[in-house]
Amino acid sequence: MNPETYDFAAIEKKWQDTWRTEKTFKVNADTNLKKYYLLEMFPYPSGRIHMGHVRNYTIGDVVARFKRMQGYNVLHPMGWDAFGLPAENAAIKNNTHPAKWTYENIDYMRNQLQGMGLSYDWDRELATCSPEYYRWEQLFFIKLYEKGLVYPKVTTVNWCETCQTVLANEQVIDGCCWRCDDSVLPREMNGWFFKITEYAEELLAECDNLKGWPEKVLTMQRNWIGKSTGAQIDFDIEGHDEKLTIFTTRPDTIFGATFMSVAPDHPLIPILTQGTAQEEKTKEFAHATLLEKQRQNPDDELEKKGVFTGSYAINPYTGDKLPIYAANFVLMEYGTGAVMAVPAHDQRDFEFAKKYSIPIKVVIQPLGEKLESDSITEAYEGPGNLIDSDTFSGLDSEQAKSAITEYADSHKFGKKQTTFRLRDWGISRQRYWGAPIPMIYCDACGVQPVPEQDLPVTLPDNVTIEQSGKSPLHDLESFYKTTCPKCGGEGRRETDTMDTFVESSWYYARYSCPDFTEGPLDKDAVAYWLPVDQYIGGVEHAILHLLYARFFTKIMRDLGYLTIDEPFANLLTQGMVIKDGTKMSKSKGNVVDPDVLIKKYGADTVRLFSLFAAPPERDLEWNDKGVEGAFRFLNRVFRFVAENMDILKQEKSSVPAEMNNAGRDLHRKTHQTIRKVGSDIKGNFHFNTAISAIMELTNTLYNVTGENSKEPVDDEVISEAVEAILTLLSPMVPHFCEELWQKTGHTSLLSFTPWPDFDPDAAKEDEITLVIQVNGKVRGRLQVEAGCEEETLKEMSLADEKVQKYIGDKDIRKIIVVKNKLINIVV
RNA sequence: GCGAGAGUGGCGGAAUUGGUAGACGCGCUGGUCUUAGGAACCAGUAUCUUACGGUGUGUGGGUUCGAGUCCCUCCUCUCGCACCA
Repeated sequence: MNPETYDFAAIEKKWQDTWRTEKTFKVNADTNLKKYYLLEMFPYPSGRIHMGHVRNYTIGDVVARFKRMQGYNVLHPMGWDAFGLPAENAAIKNNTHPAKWTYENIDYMRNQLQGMGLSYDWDRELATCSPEYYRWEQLFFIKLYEKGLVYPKVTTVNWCETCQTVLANEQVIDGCCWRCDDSVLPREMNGWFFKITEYAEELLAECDNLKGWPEKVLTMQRNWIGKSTGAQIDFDIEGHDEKLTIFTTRPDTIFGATFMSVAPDHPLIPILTQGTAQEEKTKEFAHATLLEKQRQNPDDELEKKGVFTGSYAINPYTGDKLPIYAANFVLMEYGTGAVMAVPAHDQRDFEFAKKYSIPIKVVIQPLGEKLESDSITEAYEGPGNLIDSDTFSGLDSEQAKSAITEYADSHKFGKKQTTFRLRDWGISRQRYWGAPIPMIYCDACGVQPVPEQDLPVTLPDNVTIEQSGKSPLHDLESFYKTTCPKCGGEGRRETDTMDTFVESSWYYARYSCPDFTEGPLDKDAVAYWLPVDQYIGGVEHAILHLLYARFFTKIMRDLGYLTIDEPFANLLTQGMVIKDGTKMSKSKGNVVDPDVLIKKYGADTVRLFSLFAAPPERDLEWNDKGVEGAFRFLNRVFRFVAENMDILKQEKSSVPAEMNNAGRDLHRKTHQTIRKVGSDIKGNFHFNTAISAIMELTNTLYNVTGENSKEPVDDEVISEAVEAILTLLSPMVPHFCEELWQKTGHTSLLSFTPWPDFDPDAAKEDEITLVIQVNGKVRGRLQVEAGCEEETLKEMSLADEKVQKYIGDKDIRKIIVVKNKLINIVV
């Protein structure tokens, strides 16, 4: 027995130190080498890493190491999504400064990540809160402003009077502030917007080209963008010069319109109701609706309500007078904020019409049915043929859509129209810990961008974050007081900061040249490294982050910094880490601390288990006993190597041409394992099955060399198997393998050793178990040589005793032979 | 409600193109060694049956020589969107 045991702590420290001091994983652009850019979503420096990070970064590291062994020049960077609200909350709670808190967290977490043995090029590390980073973001902002892709707009926001701050929707709980519990009020506020809608069409169309993305994510993006085609039609308003413009996807139903609904905050309402008895009523209604929407639980549907504005619109096709209602289910943000209501063919309109006793008129008849206006119990929203629609009667709905739209177009009261659900991206945040928006307000010249040479507008650090949560920038004269770049007069800086999603929208590109000082991106570096070949992160970012990053890529392209259209060629969305069937959370008390595990078992074991327990895209159920199993396996491999050190340390030579059975079995298994591990990683990143294959090889190794083995196996075959195990396992448990690689006499790093090829001849089975079925049921088995003749197989199976029993005296109808697998006798 | 995905032992999970269901691991049972072992190793472990054999991949049907896999019905769960005109 060899007394040496697996001292993971010493091994891991040794290799981590080596990798760090030697900068083993530092890379440079080299056009002679094929590149591979592997990126995991960078973390918010919240304080400590959690199991989700462990899983995400382990998966990424395996791929990075695998690609490196395949000879790629691998860019694998790490950094920090360092701006954000938690830093401000922590600053209040601990009476510290957001910057101090953030940078301390970064230091701590960097240590944790290094303790996992992740193969990053740490020279490319970046933190988005540093002016060297966000200055380029400010430059983008100005350039986009000049192109008209950034604009200011007044919108309604959630305002907490006590905290003097704007709240995001998710910070409003039951209509109250999450921090102080006071009620939240709507308030009009000026904010800056990125014109992402300008790119809606391209963002949608490119979804079809993202072959390396999960269909689920693409579906979510498509839905989010929400393109719908239809028509925009102007309705005259009785007694007014203004027109009421609506958007509809069902122009074919226009002859069935019996009223109009508009959003409670539609700009025409005050004009329509001015001086009438309805004026107060609609105002009240608008206010009540707004409050109700804020308070309502998003799960339950709001009852449809409305109030008559007192005015009528004229249907341009029929001349009918249609009462205009303000309705709570019509959204000002979508379309034109006004719709024609066709109760017979729209469920919402149907419910509304029933409630307020408005007529219902069927104009679409589905095939083989007859709908009656007075007897239908719900709207019919499907296709059909038009009735009671003047000259359009008889057309089917599809034909009618274009015919009716064309009519509107030629008579100048409407046109074909495409509407998107996607809205422009509001990026103003009334917060301190973010990138300052580089704009200046001047009473004489209006709003002016900060001149390029004055960038960056740095975030002042001589501030205290107040309990209220109010941004100190608003009152910090030394920050906001400035001169107007145009007239030189007194100016006031914008004191809002940018949404932190802006930083994470382009960090992937900056990694290619993190120290570049001439501009945001170095053209050569970007040309070599981009796009990201494989991006890995949680599915919770399927919409916002990924959509913004795609948008930013197109913006940077159109500003001339890039030539790619899409940032991430392949996307892997890994599942959550759960325990006891639910997400880990402090309140449930089921949180597993990676530090504790690493201390107890070592990083390699933790990595191994998180890869083994489930395929990456699925949720991973954490199991402490399972971790022990992973640890046991590594010990098993370690012990074999230690016990056979004299064999393994010998000068390497190739396997002998003639082998005994045990040797051939091991040799075959070795090559089958190489084949399987390679294809499992390449195919779907199914590390769990790759690991199980390596476990099988290890079991075989013990079996053929153990006490029960009948014949001794050649040293070369054992060496070959052990080398295969170490090589195949090395992307997953790098310290462990590197150490044993060195111990067995190798002088070069395993990390850069070429990934092994398998020998197809060696992997081929020479004897197979043929299954004999009678009427589809397994009745016998035969050991035969691979590639045996069909006729011989048939004869052999029919001769089988057990098979004979089942055939008896029945007629043999058919015999099906599946090569090297089975034979089915049908009687 | 709409959209997407998933239902396999006690558990996590395996099963090219339809071709031996349950690989690998956890747990459990028995054993070996040991002062002891919650260490290590060996054997077993879907289920019913004494056995022969039967039954089994959420439900019910279908296609097929053969279905976890393909088609239809229903059920359950997860995720996303949710008055988007």
